[in-house]
Amino acid sequence: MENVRELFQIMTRRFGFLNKNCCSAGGCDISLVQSHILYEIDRQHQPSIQQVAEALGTDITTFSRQIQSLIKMNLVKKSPDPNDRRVYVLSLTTEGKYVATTIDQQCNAYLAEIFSHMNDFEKETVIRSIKLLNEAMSKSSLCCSTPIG
Amino acid sequence: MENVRELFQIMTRRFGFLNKNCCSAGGCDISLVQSHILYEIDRQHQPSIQQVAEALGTDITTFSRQIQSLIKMNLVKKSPDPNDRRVYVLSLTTEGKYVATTIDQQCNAYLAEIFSHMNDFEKETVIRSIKLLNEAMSKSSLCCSTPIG
DNA sequence: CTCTTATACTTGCAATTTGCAAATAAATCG
DNA sequence: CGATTTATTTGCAAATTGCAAGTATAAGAG
Repeated sequence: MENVRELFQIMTRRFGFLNKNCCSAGGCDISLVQSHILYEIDRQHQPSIQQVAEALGTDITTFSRQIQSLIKMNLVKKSPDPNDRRVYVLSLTTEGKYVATTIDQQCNAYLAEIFSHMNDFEKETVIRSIKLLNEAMSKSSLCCSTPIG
Repeated sequence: MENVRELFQIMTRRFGFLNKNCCSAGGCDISLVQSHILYEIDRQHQPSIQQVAEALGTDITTFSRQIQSLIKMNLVKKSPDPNDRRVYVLSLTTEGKYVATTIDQQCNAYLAEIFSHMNDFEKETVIRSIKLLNEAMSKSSLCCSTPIG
């Protein structure tokens, strides 16, 4: 088998660049990390701080401060969980939702451009492959989860 | 088309975790960034500092200091380029080569474990798909290159 | 050849980001 | 109720970052 890691490494690096290129929306520049946070809050349903931190594999203290920044920027809202008063539930503000959506559209536009270099069959194959990969990775609890988790 | 970005985002995040889990070799712990640098120096043939920095999309001043750390750790060697005395050529020390190789093996072992959840056909399809993706991404100069480059 | 410009790399900051240890606050368990 | 666990926040101190400015070499113009 050829060097599979090489293939992954190059691909994820390129996708990382793509993400970095999609970090502003309507005059609002955010960092790559912040973009990931907005994405994850948007994806999960009213997640707690802990949940998002774990999903992204960041230290929770670091994450707590990142959230504080995003709240100051008026992109994220933090509401106390009525069921457990230790917990704060995160959600996007209208502005945050707008930024997240815009970034998502930019990313998807870039991806569409990438796929335009393939025919329909190749494109379908690639998308199906990534789904397969994600399933396989989720089955493998050995790795691919947070470093210390 | 479903949300393709979602698929990519999850996959690359997981692969990022995998990489983070592969950051030590024989008692030598390095950071994720340092692991990427070793990987890239190993991959390129006697690259200059500039070349590696560009490949990884890091600011060159930051990168210069990262290299200094790796030299102190005795993992990287910096030799003046005889053809152009402004340039320093990077290479791995024996120890650096050992660390890079060990990390590479760990990553590939994890990947093999992931692929063990698939049959041979699926596995071949996935690998071929990633190659396709890499080709398509390299054709697309729109994105996927360094943010400011 | 000299002067200007361009290139490769390094250093001086200053801001940001990081994570560990410890603190607070609330839930849960015995 | 007291002890333990869990969720989040703060106090640091270290590491990482990037811009601006510096050094050193190369290349091009006159």
